[in-house]
Amino acid sequence: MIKEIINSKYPISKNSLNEIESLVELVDYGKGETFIKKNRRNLKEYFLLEGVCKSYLINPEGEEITISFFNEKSILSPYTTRTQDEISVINFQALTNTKLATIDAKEFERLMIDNLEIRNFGNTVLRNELSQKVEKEIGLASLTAKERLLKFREQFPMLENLIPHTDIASYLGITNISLSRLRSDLAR
Amino acid sequence: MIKEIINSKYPISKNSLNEIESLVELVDYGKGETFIKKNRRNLKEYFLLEGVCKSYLINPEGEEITISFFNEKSILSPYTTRTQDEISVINFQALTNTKLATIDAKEFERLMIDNLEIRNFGNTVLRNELSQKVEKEIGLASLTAKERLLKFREQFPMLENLIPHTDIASYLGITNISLSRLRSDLAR
DNA sequence: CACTTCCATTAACAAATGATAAAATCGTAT
DNA sequence: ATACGATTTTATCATTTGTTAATGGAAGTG
Repeated sequence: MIKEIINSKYPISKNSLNEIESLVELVDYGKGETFIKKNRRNLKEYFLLEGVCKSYLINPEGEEITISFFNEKSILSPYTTRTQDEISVINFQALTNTKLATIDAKEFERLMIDNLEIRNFGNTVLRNELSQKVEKEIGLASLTAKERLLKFREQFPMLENLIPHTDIASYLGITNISLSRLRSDLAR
Repeated sequence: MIKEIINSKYPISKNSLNEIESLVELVDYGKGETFIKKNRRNLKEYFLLEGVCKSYLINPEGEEITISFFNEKSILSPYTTRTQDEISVINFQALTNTKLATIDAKEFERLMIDNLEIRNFGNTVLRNELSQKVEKEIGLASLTAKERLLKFREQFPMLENLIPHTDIASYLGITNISLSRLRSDLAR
């Protein structure tokens, strides 16, 4: 399962794969559980085996802002990009019941240093993280809300019927009322 | 000069600094020059010593979308985050005459592998890149255009009188006409 | 079953932003 | 100084999005 996820990003040899798999631990989280908390210590990398997650922040008005969604069989944002001095700078929540594989981030860093394949894999994940952000940024800056919704549907086909629309609305940068309007608009 | 820039992000020892400085080459680019071109080979890391730059992309409508601005004495987006298979995925342009220090990206990667301080420095730059994107994303998703303009002014105090407003407007996700309205609004 | 709570939808109005066109301003070259 | 071209501002109208409030439905609870 992890093999499948890794190979979908950057294929690596059987050996390298074994190095990673020897470090893996499995964890389950229930629907609604926030398993990476902002301002709390966290030292893990995550593979999302089953279920759906989001990352989010609280804005100055106290509202939850969805930053990203994560589909089944994907990799959550790399440790380096969401952690400062071993303290998380963002929240991750299970939107459904989930199964995750975790690796100690320091041990994975060591693997990246020692093993070129794993390093390339890690850097690919990193770059993908960035380019997704750039793409979302471009969307927010230059698409209408309707276009952003259509793009969201392509990227996360099942989510609209699975999770609260409030989460989707804040991801799209609109109110949930606007989202509802767009939905009925697109339905006819 | 490079010392100053590095230490402002993540202070490192004299030794590590020398390792970096031994690899540096200086380059100048004139106002308007696009010195990293999308779909072109690029293998460098960049320190911006003097002048101002932007990164940008062309959207499907053929319009330039400004992704980020870079102030004097800062570090441009790390190689890994803007490059795939040694080919750039984004453009960088000098908005004024600029002086840059460059390092071969592969050699810098080697330094990161061999030297813990430099690795920490590199990862800090990477994380900063990400968190700036997240912050901008939140801004686009949950602030009004007027609030985004005010934030832009805090972050880039001189830019509004220095570069074409079209560049700023696309960065803020509005038309240049809206930008003009907001300017006159805020002026009274 | 009645009741609550949470979400999603709808309506009506206000505010913000976009599109188009026309005027004003600025910098630069002649 | 003048003229040109590019940029910025202003004006007008259309569209999109936000705000507030009311309504309806689904799921869970006593």
